[in-house]
Amino acid sequence: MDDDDRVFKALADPSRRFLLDLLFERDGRTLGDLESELEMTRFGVAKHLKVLEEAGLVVTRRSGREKLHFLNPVPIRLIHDRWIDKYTEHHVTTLVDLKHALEEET
Amino acid sequence: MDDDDRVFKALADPSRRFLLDLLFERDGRTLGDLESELEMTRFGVAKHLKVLEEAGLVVTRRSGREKLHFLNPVPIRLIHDRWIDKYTEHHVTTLVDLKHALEEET
DNA sequence: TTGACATGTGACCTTCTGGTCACATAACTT
DNA sequence: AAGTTATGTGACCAGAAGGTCACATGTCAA
Repeated sequence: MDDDDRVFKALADPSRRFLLDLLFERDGRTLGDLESELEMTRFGVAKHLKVLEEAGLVVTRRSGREKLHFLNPVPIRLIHDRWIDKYTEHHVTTLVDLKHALEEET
Repeated sequence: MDDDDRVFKALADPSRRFLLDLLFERDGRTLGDLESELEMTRFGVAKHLKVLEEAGLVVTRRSGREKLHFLNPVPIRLIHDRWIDKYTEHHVTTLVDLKHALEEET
C-alpha cells in the first residue's frame, strides 16, 4: 500500500472525516477528548486515529501520558493538485462560488 | 449514503483514481477505450465508472451506442475547501512547493 | 433484417474493513 | 507502593467492497 492509497482509504470513512472536522475546528486534542464526541468505544476511535496518523493526515505529539493530535492539511492539498491544474483552478472556484450562491437563494 | 460519502468512497480505490487520471489527461473517452488501459475485464471497469458517476466525479454524455466520460473537478475542490480555509491555504501551498523543491534536490 | 458492436444487470465469491472486547503498558497522584 | 488515568495490541465477527461471469438491451452497418 503506497502513501496515496493510505490517504484516500483514510478519508473513505465518515467517522474519520468527522475526526478531521473536529481537529480542523480545534487542534491539539487528546484521544479521550475526541472519544467523547463519537458514539463509539475508545478502541474504535483509537483505531481510526491510527489510520489517519499513518496516512499523514494527523500528526501527534506526546505530552506525558497524553497524546495530542493535530490536523495536517498537506495531503489534502496534494489531492487537489492531482486533478485540478492551474488553468482550471480559477474556473472551478467560480463554479463552486456559484453553487453556494444558488444554494443560498432557496 | 450521502453525497460526501459517495465521493470519498469513490476515491478510495486505486483503479478508480487511475481512471480519473486518464480522464484528467484526456476527456470524452468511451468505456471500451478506458477498458484497454486497465488490467481488468470490461465489467470491472464499467462498475468503477458507475461508482465515479454516481459520486459526481465523472459526468457522461451518450453519443449513439457509445457513452463518453468527462472528469468533473468540482467535488475535488469541495474536499479541499472542507479542511483548508483561506488563512491556511497560502501556508499550505508554500509547504507543498517546498516539498517539491526538496524532492528535486535528491 | 441480420449480425456485429457498445454497454447494462444481477448473482456470486473472495477479500477487506469497522467495531468491540480481553488484556497489557506507561505515567501521574497521594 | 498502590490505585487511577491515558493509551496500545491482538483476536474476533458481521457487513461491505472488488472482481468475474452468464445473460440482456440497444445501436450501427450492410
